[in-house]
Amino acid sequence: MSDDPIRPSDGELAILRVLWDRGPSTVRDVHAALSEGRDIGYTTVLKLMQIMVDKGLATRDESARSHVYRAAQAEAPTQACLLRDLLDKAFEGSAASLVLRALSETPADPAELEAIQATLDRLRKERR
Amino acid sequence: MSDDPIRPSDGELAILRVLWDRGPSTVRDVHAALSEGRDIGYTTVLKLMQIMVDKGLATRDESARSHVYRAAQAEAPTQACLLRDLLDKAFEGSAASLVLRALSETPADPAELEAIQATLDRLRKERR
DNA sequence: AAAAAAGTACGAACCAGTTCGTTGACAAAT
DNA sequence: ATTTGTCAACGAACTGGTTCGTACTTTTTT
Repeated sequence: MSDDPIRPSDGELAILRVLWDRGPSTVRDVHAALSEGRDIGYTTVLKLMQIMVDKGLATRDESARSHVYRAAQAEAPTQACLLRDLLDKAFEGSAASLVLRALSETPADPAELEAIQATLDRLRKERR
Repeated sequence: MSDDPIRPSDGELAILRVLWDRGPSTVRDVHAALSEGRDIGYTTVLKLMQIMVDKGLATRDESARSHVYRAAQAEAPTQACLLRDLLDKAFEGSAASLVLRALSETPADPAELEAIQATLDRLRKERR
């Protein structure tokens, strides 16, 4: 039952981002979105999306001629999965040191700091 | 002059971790360390470390018969580099959302939370 | 009806990273 | 002196991911 999220490759992640953003989309849609940022062929995107269905990263509705693809897993658990991977590979599994690194290496915006503070407070409460 | 850290691959990162941990080491040392965790051939490690020298991820002292390798970049900037990469690929560049995800998805230990709180306070002060 | 456009499927090439066997140099042990 | 062990170097195979050309099918346009 425990359906662990599958870790997407870079290309797959780029496509997932579009699907999360736009919702169910055709290859054409996704290709258009990705083309904004870089040169990429239509069939490249198509192939990638087909592979994603095979892997279980996406599902598709084939009832229309233009198949409609959906992300098979939500953004949050996917991010968590990628984060855990980096955690294990580069931070000896310590989330705190990852967070510290992230905080001290990136310019922080006050509103964001507040959001983090709120989460921190919440976690402290839950601890008791 | 700004010598941006090079992003290591997974295998390279595993080796860097050993070098950061143990300090300057021979291939034999690194191989021994990695063998603790998983099966890996000696020449595999050797080859990887040679490649790392080519790429500038490591340096080596060839004066002795057993060459001695050193990490060419420190741990912190390398972590920052990997973090930035993930940030761009999976969090639309928002460090805050990465931090939030990391905090809410991993069991937090009170001491770690305090460390994070301290950094947060420091950042807030610097803001002014 | 024919031509053009839009779509899927699929194989092939290619790239980076990983893995390891083999070779040859040198050193240590017998 | 010979054998045995340790080391670096290198090439080759393999893997996962990416990219795209080509072929084929179904619509849409003319």
